[in-house]
Amino acid sequence: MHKPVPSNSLKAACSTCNLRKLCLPVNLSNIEMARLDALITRKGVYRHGSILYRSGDKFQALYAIRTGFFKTQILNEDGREQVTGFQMAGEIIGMDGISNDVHTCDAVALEDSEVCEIPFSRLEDLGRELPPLQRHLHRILSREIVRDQNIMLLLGSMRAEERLAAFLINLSQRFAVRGYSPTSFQLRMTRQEIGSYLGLKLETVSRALSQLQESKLITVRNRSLEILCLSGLQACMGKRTR
Amino acid sequence: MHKPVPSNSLKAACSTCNLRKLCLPVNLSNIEMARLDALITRKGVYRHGSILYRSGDKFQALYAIRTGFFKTQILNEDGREQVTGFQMAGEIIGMDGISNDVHTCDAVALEDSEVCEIPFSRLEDLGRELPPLQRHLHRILSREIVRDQNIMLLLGSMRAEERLAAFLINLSQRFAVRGYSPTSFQLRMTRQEIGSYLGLKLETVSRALSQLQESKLITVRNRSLEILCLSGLQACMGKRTR
DNA sequence: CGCTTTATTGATCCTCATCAAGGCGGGTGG
DNA sequence: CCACCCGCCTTGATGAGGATCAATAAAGCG
Repeated sequence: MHKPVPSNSLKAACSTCNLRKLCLPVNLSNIEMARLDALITRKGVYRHGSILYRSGDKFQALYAIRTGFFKTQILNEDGREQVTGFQMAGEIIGMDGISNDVHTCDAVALEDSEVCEIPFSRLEDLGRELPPLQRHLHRILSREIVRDQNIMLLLGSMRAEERLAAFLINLSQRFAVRGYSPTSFQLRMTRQEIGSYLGLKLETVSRALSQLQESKLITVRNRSLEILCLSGLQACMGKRTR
Repeated sequence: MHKPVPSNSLKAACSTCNLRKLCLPVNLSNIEMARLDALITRKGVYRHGSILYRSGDKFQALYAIRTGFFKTQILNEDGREQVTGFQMAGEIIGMDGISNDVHTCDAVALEDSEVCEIPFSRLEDLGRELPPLQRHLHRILSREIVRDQNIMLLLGSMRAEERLAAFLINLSQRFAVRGYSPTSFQLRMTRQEIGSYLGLKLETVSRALSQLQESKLITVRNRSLEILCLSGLQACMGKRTR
């Protein structure tokens, strides 16, 4: 679709943004932090629809999202896709590639986004010198495992409306951490993509959103979403048939 | 339920078993391997039904399964469980705990099992000295991420019979790697547990198994399972409604 | 040997997928 | 600037797959 726009500055890209706080809340001295910064380069801007990496690409680096929004998806043999996650500024993607040095999913920009590249073998090298950095990498990897297992819980045991509620609460919390409104935000993805992520069809997503609106828990119009009653959403997420 | 039986020998437990080959196919010298072995202690025998760790327990170590079979499960607030995985000899569990130093799931023995304990901070220490070990740890963590994402694909887009087929194929491959028959084995878990793992009810699991048997792809009687036609199972797994 | 747990199978119901039609909106070209 | 088009979304009607409820059988265990 679009080509990434190369960045002019290729070094020390991340020390001035909120990236460090979000991705790397590590106790490091200034000198140590500078060494970490030296690893990280701006990879450039990815326009809406462009691809950061594809399944099958050789794995060489993790990517930190500086600004913007991505989705990751697996394509199965029959050509259908499963969205495995939505990633926003301050999150790290590409960890699937470590296991076999090959990426196992696609990462696609859902809006114009800036990305920093962290060469993985150099990160490992530095991790050996800086224990807090090493520890932090392990936490990030583990956090991804926990996240995925919670989605398994969602997919395995929740009904459509509960899944939507859980999804919106999760988005809300992540926006809040980044200083954005937790109650009013834009959805960056289509109903189809939400559906793929939640194991539902787009019509079901649309209906569930309408129903949450009917219940006065949210208002939704196209991609604009407002949460009217967070506790109501949480209750909705928790409710089971029995 | 049952208490773990303490082991007499608490050191150098793993150098003589097939654990190293399966968990730790790392290029290390004998001396280096000895240092790794020195970390690892036999934690003992866990009887069928006993708990290796529970959600909320402080995280301190990874566990390598020497022999036996475990399940891991998340308990959600309403008390219902989602099985997140089945682990067999040579696999590592406990990685969910790294992110916040607290385990987020329960690990329960599905048969009498022997477990080795790998204190995590000491493993990190040693990883800093032995790059191949560090790299291997990262691969293990990443492999868990990839595994979980494939389950998301299964839960999000497959129908009951396909899920069962995928599950059986996966078990078959893992038994094969361990030198057991890939076509004839015992299921170590109940229909209920399979169902929880696959996002289905136990009756649906039972029916799907009966149907696979009807199609001459497997024979199943209680926990004994035989795969009659692997390629047929694979075809079954791949088929979609459209 | 009797009790409890686990598994199978049938009948019915409900949720969500599917199919279909129409509306809204944003972008493009005349 | 407007008309048109295409992608995205909503809503309705219908049907299928799996959940639920129920009864029975079989197996494991004390």
